Amino acid sequence: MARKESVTIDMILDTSFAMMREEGFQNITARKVAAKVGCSTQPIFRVYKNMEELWDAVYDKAVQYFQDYLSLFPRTGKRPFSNLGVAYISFAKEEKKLFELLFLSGGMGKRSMYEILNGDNGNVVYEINLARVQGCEEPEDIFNKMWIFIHGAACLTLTNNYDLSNVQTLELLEQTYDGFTKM
Amino acid sequence: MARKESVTIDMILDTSFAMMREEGFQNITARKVAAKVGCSTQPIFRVYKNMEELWDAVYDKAVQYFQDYLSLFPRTGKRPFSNLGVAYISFAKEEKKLFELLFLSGGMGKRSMYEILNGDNGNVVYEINLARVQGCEEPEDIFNKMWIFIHGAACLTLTNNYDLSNVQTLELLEQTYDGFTKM
DNA sequence: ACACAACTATAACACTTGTTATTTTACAAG
DNA sequence: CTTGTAAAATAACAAGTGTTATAGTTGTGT
Repeated sequence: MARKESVTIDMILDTSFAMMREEGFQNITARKVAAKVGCSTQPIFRVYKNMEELWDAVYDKAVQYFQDYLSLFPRTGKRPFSNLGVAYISFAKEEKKLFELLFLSGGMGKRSMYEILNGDNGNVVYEINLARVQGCEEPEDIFNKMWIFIHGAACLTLTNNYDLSNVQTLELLEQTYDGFTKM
Repeated sequence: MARKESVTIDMILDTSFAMMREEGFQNITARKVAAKVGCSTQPIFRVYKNMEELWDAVYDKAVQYFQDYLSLFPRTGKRPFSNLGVAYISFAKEEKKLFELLFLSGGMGKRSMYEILNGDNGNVVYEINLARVQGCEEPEDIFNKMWIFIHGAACLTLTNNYDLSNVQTLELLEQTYDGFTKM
């Protein structure tokens, strides 16, 4: 009874997300997305009410992508917070634009840093419990300090002021954890 | 022999810098600056070849502003790096847009983080020597770690994930320094 | 007083943005 | 095959950008 759709919502969202990873937020414009998808701007506004709705969808996809990244990241460290930290810093290094979107652009983020980080798996809660089990007396306090350090390393990677391998980072974080707990 | 200028370079630069502090980089457009100065866009292009030259001037002014901020900041701590750190974090809290410009937007910055930080006073060199004098064995290494922590706290303030007073920050940094040196 | 040159304002150009109106296209039911 | 309808393409609008061309204004040396 009608024409068959040739541009799906996935084509638009996936393309937008790919552009987000590579070129950052400011390049996700209606015409640029359309050009990359290979269509006019019209299908975008059929699927999304306006560009803001598309941006929100890209943001949500970025959150999911980050949480999957965390889940799949190899856990080689033994100390609390170290695996989470190495994964976070590695994410900042390999996905600079996504990191910026999720953890640095205060305006955009609908979800708090803690919410994104903790995720469905309760990553933060898990690590804090791990610390408590290992005899850490004030694990929340240690987490706060560790997170300042971890976030600092992640942010420094964005401006090329931190460049350690994951192995080196792990060692650094475990040293730092020991320093904080003996403090 | 000719008309007297009614719009000076200082009026343009000072207005642009004020807009940078309040509204951020993306709002320093020719027309917006002109409107705030109370003139047309023409005087801007008399004084600056193009907008990029104005942006560069604003950036340079921001560097100077930051270094003055550091110089004038009260030094109440005794440990190495703590005064520098408190001032840096305080700057991030009170001058979010400038902090972003100088230390977070990798693209724009012509000068490295170390260059800006060290400045004409040799702030970093001074602190490292202070640490050495106080018996710290590897002061450069401690500085690197401290700076990760300090930069982390500063970046967390931008997204409202860190909100301590300067006094509390000083205590935290001195604790952290002790932790790192005993590590 | 006049003329010249520097400064400023106005207007325009070319481009990009989000969004919408209009037209064309394609597909499936009758 | 015709027809209706949804999808897509084209084109346009309004707003905003840097930049420049043109015109007007103003102050000073002659």
